[in-house]
Amino acid sequence: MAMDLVPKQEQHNKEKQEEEEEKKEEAMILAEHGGHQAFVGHAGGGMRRSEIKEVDFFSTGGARRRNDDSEDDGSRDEGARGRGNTTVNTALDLLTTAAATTSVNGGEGAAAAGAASDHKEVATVEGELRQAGEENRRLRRMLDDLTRSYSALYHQLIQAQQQQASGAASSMLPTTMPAGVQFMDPRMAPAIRTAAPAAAFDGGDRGDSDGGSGSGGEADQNNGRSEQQDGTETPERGENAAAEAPLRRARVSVRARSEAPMISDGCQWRKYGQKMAKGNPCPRAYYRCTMATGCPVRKQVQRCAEDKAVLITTYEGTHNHQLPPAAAAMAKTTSAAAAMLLSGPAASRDAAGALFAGHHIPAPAPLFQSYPFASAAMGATLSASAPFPTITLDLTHSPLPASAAAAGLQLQHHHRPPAVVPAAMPFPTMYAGFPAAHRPALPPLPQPAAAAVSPLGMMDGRSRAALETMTAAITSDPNFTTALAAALSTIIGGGGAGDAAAGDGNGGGGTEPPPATAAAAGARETALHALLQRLHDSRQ
DNA sequence: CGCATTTGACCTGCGC
DNA sequence: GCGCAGGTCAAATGCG
Repeated sequence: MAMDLVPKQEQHNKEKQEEEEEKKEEAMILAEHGGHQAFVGHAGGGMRRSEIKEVDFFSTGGARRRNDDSEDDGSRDEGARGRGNTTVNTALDLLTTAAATTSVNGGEGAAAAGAASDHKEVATVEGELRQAGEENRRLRRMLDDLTRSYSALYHQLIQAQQQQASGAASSMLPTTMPAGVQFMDPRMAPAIRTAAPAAAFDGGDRGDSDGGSGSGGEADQNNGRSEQQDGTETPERGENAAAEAPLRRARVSVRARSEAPMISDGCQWRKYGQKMAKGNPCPRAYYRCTMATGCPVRKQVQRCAEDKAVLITTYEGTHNHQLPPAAAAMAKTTSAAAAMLLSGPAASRDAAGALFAGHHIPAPAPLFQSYPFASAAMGATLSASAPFPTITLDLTHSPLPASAAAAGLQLQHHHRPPAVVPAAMPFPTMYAGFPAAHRPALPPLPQPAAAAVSPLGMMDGRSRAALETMTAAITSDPNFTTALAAALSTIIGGGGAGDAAAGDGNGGGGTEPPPATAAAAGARETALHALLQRLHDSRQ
């Protein structure tokens, strides 16, 4: 019996070894295709990684997402592994012991019966193990197929784009540019290239550069201003200055209906200025985060010129302190959006923002570019109002065409007013929650081509995981959830309460809405996810 | 008195 | 160089 078991254990170990190798291979695949590998904690060099760090200002969420990815790519596979290993190991150990005992005791009847039973159990376990192994391989094949499909599609996109852009668009960045080296603002590139370890948006990072005075703002200059306020300069601040600069300048604008003067996002803010902005009768208020001394995060609050019921809150920078859960949720959401923006293909270097802070900013007409990366689970508007790239999460959406709405899962690419097309285009959510730099540098995509691609249909496991992450981030915040739920209900059911609810949800202002219970949040998340899933399925 | 807000001045970048 | 606009500073003011 022991003789039988030994080879089996060897076999098991061999399988285990194979699984380890498979794990490694999977990691490599992910590294090649998804760019996920350097998500957190990797200190590798190279521009791609640099950018990864740059955008990794929600590392916590990122880490979680990473896990989600694993689970998604092979959740059952992982689970099977775990179960298989544990069970088999235990069984084998026990059997080994039993066998030894049997041998020592000279084969008592009871022991023999037990051994027979154990043998049966081993057989069962082996069967399970084989099944797990097969499933593992099957999942791996699926993953390979997906990655292959993605690569093929990606190359097609590149080719299509190159053909389209061959005539003009000399200003576009090369589509062969590796992910993570394309920036909205060329000035960002140097800073990001020398990026220090990422600053986590929701705590643990070292927000440093302050400045952001709107001037081309070199990091050290910004830092200098920050030092004026802080009075001190820590080495970390100096080191991270370059890394922080782009994050500081990447902006996330949230549009929500609210009567309150300011949405409540869980943070403490101090107003430090107010200014009349051109083209908007409503003043723009400037706030600075006061939850920690020297926190570089600022936000601008302004009412939309077109619709005064819409409050536009623009966040800039990363917190250098821990955040309360509600604020962390918001931070995750906005940082994910900012990450999306920062890693956006070349983007916004030329793409200009028509919509920022609720007013139009006249500027030279840019090339129209659309980018096939995702939006959050809400209308997301990319813009690059000079000199800051900005992404707007619009929670005030009115009903959208079913095809485009996708429950708000569309990315609107607004461009400066002179640009003819204020395109609202559905596009893949597949990268929505991804750490920015881990997405492949998808090329600017001509709109027809973009429209031809089924966004959600392209979703693979990681995309789903990303979506889940975004969903979780959004739904974990009562304010956002309410607004989002309202938006979704408006879109899907044509319900009239959407806007009002959104306004209420976001218009915390002085009166914070009662915190949602975990169960309620979970239910919302589940519902939202089910909805997204349904939309996804319907698109396939 | 301490803290937050207000508000005019100032700085910087950009376009003409 | 000048004017404009965005952004920030800091003294003045208000409030609990």
